[in-house]
Amino acid sequence: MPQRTRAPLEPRKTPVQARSAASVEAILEATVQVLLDVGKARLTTTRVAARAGVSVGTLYQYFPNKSALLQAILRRHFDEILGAIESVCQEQQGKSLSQMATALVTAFLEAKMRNAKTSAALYTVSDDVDGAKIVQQMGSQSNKAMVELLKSAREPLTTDPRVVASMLQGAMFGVSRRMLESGAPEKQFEVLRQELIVLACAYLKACSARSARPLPLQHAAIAVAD
Amino acid sequence: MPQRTRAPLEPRKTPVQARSAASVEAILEATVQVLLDVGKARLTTTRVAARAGVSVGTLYQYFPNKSALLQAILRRHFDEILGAIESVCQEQQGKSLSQMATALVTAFLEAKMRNAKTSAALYTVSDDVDGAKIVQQMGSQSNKAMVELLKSAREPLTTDPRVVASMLQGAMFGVSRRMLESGAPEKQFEVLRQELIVLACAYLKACSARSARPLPLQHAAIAVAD
DNA sequence: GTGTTAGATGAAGGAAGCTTCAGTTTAGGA
DNA sequence: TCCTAAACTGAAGCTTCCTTCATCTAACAC
Repeated sequence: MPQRTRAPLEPRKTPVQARSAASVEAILEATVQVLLDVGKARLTTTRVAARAGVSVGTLYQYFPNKSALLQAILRRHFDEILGAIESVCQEQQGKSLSQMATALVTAFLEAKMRNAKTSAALYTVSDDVDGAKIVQQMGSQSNKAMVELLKSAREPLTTDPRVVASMLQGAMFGVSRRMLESGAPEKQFEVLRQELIVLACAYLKACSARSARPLPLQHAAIAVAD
Repeated sequence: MPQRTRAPLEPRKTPVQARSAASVEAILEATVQVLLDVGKARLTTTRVAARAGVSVGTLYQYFPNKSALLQAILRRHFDEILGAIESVCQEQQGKSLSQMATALVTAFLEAKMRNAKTSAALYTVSDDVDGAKIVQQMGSQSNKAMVELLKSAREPLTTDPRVVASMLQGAMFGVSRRMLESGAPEKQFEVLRQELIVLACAYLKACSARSARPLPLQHAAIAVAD
């Protein structure tokens, strides 16, 4: 019936009955919970299965190995964030740079902090699992969205929008990561949100106010091609 | 059930003879090399020992376990970067904000990129090993240095310097990390350095130009206490 | 009701690699 | 030179945990 592209990390079976879909969902959810409860080091497939209320065998029916399981929850998380970014980028087309900066930062942080604990826990996982690749894919996509947004701004940018988008992303990820890893995100949240907006606005203003400098810009355009 | 790491992270033996000091050095160096060669997943204590030209037993004479070994190379790397930050912060006392921003960004990136490959490889290790704690300690120290620097600036800041320092750090780390993980740092390096300077200058200018707003600042001061 | 397929089970196989320790070698002082 | 402590060795023990598969149960079609 369903003909999926058979990539290495795909589930072994494609769920056709209702119960199996439920199992998959339960397994993914259990993975996150176990990660939060006992940490990456003690996250075992058996433990995840137990938490999900299924047996290990069932787990291995839908995930070829432990790594694929972890990748799945990573993807899930980043898809959420990417979605948030992409929708603000849609909404804010044609607005002013400062409006864009505010909306972007707010949406990003909102998505990231909705489950702050989970976000932080996933950092610890991402390196085992080719997390870099997933993050990069996602970064590349969100870059595209941000470039489109920036090109539509009322004030024209004098810097390659790809560079600008990379910088904004770097700053947003960096600051939020620092906050998450510092342990007490709630307290700092509002201050850093405000400040990140100030930073983004100031930077974007600088990028639109600078006089055009043909050569360096040309360079930039080539260097940061995604 | 939980096999707790029992011993502190100190070496078991303190080297007293010359050859043992040489062994320790060789082991640390070998660890980095093995990490670069075969990656974290295939980095085993035996392999490290072999590369260092000693036996596993010798390795375990100076490092209580694998984790301590990895922590040691992490610390080494971050100490370098911290050193670079602290010395620019010394040098730049009393200068203008834009001079500070330029010097800070330049020194940070220079230190980080001197061994770009190693930096990137260490990211993959840091999560296994309480890397967060090490990074935080280091972040806290560099924050102090940056706060002192900012307080000495010719233009007075109207924002809590601790907040400003946190933001700058977040941005610098975030952007450089993105660059390192993107795989081709060399090409992007110069562009991103320039742009990071623009960003830092723009942000600092915004922080000195803003009219003082008593209440939010008070908040900030409390929230970001290290 | 009965046959067929999807889904679930979990004990056991097996690989991997960290860590130990009993024994050996080396360095340096007396 | 001889002795003692430091340094080194590496095979083997041990633990952990991933993954499989022969077997069983539930769902659906006719």
